[in-house]
Amino acid sequence: MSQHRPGGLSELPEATVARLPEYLRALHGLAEAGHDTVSSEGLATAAGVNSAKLRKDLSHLGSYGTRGVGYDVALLIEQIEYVLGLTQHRAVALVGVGNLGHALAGYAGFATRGFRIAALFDADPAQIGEVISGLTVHHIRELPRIAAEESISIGVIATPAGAAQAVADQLVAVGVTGILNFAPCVLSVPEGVDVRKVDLAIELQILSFHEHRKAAAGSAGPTASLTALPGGMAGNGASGGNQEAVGS
Amino acid sequence: MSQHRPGGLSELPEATVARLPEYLRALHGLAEAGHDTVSSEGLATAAGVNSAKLRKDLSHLGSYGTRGVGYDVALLIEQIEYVLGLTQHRAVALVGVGNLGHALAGYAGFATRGFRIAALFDADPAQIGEVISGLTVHHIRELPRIAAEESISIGVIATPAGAAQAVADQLVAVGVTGILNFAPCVLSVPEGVDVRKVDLAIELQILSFHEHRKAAAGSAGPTASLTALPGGMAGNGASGGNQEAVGS
DNA sequence: TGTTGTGAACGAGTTCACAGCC
DNA sequence: GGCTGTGAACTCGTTCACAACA
Repeated sequence: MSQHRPGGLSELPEATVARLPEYLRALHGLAEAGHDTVSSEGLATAAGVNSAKLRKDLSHLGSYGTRGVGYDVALLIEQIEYVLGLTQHRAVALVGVGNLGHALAGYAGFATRGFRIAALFDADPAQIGEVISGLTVHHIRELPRIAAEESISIGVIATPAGAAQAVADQLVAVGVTGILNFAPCVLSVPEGVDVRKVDLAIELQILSFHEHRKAAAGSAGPTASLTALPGGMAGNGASGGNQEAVGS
Repeated sequence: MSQHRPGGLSELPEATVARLPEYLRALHGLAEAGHDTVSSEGLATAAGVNSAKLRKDLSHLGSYGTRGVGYDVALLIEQIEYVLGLTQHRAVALVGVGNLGHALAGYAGFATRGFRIAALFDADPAQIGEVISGLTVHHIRELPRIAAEESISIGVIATPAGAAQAVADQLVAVGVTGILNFAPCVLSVPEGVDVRKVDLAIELQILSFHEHRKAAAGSAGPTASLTALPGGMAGNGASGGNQEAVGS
């Protein structure tokens, strides 16, 4: 009962949305391994979360599990892909073909997980015309024309920080409403445009903090919390199947 | 009063820790621009958060602000770098020099923000001996020797997913207690080891969900929430200074 | 019996609003 | 007057524990 209406996309908690892709990856692994059905416990383990959280997450989709049995793997894949909007392979524009841009352009994982890199852009004349993974690098001034032709809805910024805001402005101007930003800076965008940020150095700095904390625990701080490192985010569970490669 | 003891590293909320690097980046920008002091409002804007959150975050460090004036930029940089453990430049091992690994090896941002890539590893014989950004690629079997020599405490995994768990096991075996994982899979590690994960496809899938949601809003779902896209994470604030480049 | 779906308790994180201080 | 530091209210997310059900 209370069949959660599968139209209420706006009601999905953000934290749940962030985990759905992980469930999807785990489900694909299970499907390849020949499982038709999986319990919340099994899927949770494969995805690296606990089963209560997984069940609550799935219940938000109006879930399709069977008590006493589990979830139908194929059906759940279909459901999650629908919710994430992956049924239409979205066209992505990648701006900045430096070191990181090259790697992203060649990353097979995008194609296999619902995306198509539709065009590459840069501002450096030396790069224009170069072909990377079958795609030609265009000058950023061609963005309006190509964005329209290819129906670009998502942009990836892999430029130096100094150029990122200008690029974001141009992306927004051609109608892009989702941006993945690899440049280490804050972007200012109009309401209605989503920005997600990935900063490699920040991730390392967070790890560094935990290293520092662990080291400090040895030197007996005044607070006697000498227990074995509370709150460690040690993942558990079987490491899932072999998804596609990250590197070469 | 109640001078929060700056030894209580364990008491910092995780969410605060995750934002400190962003504050640090903003502070460096302000310092370069010649500011000696900054208000919570100013720093918050530069870092893309609101000022109440910033003040609460800083208060956890036992903060060094002056009422009516603001924060001393240089002092705050020093404090945050200390807390994050960046005063000692940590040695990082990078495993997997494929597409992404190459980009990471050449990423100047690591060096400028407190880290030193001390060694590169791969399992592919074709890659061994190659020199990337001044570093030679070693066979993964040399990890124990080099990890000891270089005092490696953090490992970065940029291998295909199928190899990631084995690499993680080897890193843990040589005493690494912090891992940044770019492979799209769940890692299983012992307690006391921190794993952070960056999955590029997942970020795009989250953006895709929001695109889908925005598009669905047009087709008038039964729930009459036709307001202008609630919960968009539009960043605001000046885009900070030019930090180092991400790309080439 | 085994497993899902979910109300209820709990905890973490954010925002508010203002006292305290320069 | 202006700005920080913080208790208190509130929101969001997680975990528990169990009723509903195949």
